[in-house]
Amino acid sequence: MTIMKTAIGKEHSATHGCYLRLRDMILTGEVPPGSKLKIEELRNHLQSGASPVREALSLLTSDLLVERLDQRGFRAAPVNKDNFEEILRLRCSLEDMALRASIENATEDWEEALVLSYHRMVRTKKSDSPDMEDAHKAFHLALLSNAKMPTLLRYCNQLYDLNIRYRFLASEGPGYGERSIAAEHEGIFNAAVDRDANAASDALMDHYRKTGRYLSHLMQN
Amino acid sequence: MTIMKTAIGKEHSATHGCYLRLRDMILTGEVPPGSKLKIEELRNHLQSGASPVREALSLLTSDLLVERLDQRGFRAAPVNKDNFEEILRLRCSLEDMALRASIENATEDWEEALVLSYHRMVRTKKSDSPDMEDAHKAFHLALLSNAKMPTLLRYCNQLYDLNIRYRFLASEGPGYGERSIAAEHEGIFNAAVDRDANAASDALMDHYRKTGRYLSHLMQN
DNA sequence: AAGTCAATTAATATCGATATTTTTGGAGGG
DNA sequence: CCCTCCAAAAATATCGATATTAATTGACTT
Repeated sequence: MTIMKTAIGKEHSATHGCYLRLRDMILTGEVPPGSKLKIEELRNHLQSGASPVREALSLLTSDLLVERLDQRGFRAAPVNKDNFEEILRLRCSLEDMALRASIENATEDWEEALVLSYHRMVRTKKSDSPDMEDAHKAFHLALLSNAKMPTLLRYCNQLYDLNIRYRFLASEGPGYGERSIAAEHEGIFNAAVDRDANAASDALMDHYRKTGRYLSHLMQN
Repeated sequence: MTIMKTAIGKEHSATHGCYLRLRDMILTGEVPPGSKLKIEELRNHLQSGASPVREALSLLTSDLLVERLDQRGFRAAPVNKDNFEEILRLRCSLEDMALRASIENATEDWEEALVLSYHRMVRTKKSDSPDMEDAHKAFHLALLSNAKMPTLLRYCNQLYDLNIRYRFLASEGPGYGERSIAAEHEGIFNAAVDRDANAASDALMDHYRKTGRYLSHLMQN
């Protein structure tokens, strides 16, 4: 199972292929949190040598999706409610900063890219396909992309992925829960296009906190 | 040249040894920003195989100290004023959050650890040794360590290191410039021990911004 | 003289094999 | 019956060698 269409296919290096594939396996829960990631098994499963697998795992360590245990190999990062709530909190704080910076630098090019990404998300929403994950992520990142703060965007990206993982784990699939998020997205979108930073930020924070409460509710601990 | 005492010596895996050594080389500027990191050279210089070197470089990629170029190997991350200013801004924002959370959770244990780290820093300040770098970093992290937000602390750690690098590059050495930072540190320390979050945060932000202005001034672009 | 293409050189990415280390399982002693 | 310690098994970490890919050089054409 792959959650994103772009994640598989025509990448050049074996390392990068392993990276994408492994990332996908961890985000979707195909590899359970905390479970050991044995090189030999992965080598087999990914049809690749040990070096690319190890390198991919090293890269995933920086994404906080894999942990390295001294001389005892790798394992999928564990999950817990505290971690989830920290991620939610960080997302709110960092994306608030990024969104405000993005709107501050608003240009027509950015606005048009935003319109496009919003349109694509709305169009693919009906289908629970990997496309939807791609489109949803693209929209959220388009909102922030104009901040001209590459490091901040990198963090937002990472946190977004960490959050996806909880969404998958909590719902046993790519669903977003019962409530309609379409209206929330529309609110964020309109405020951003209007270049109303306060309204956009409020809408975005509200969106995250609602999703957060919903997922938090589904977690035992 | 090694900037931190703890950074070299008795680590088990070759990978970790390479990681620490390479990190040190990049932070101190022994390896210039943007320069190519050739496996064969490093393999020689670090007395190690290619695998540990590659893995260490992969890990440093996550620390934003190394960049991976598609099929063209690795290079030390480039530097520029924009990046420096982004890091400064992120540090202010993230450390403000961490410091307030840390003070909010204040306990006697934390307070005592803070007192100790402050004392050690003051004691070693006179010497421009690697010990000073260690002690300075330990103090700053002790301030934040009680936040109970591991991911946030990780980011603060990363940003701290990225900032060290600019300090080294700008001053051609580990110096902190002319102005006395002792008073600033004392102010931060006292406010934190008094559990006055606003005063502590103000003092810390002021400290960073002053250091930032000083370094920014030394940079051409 | 400048640009382009091809052959050479150099460097990366990857594989297969090996040495080290950790984990496991069981025998012997308390 | 449980705990400890040692041997066997498994897994990791690392090395050396090779195939693949990018960079370079120099001759050739325009």
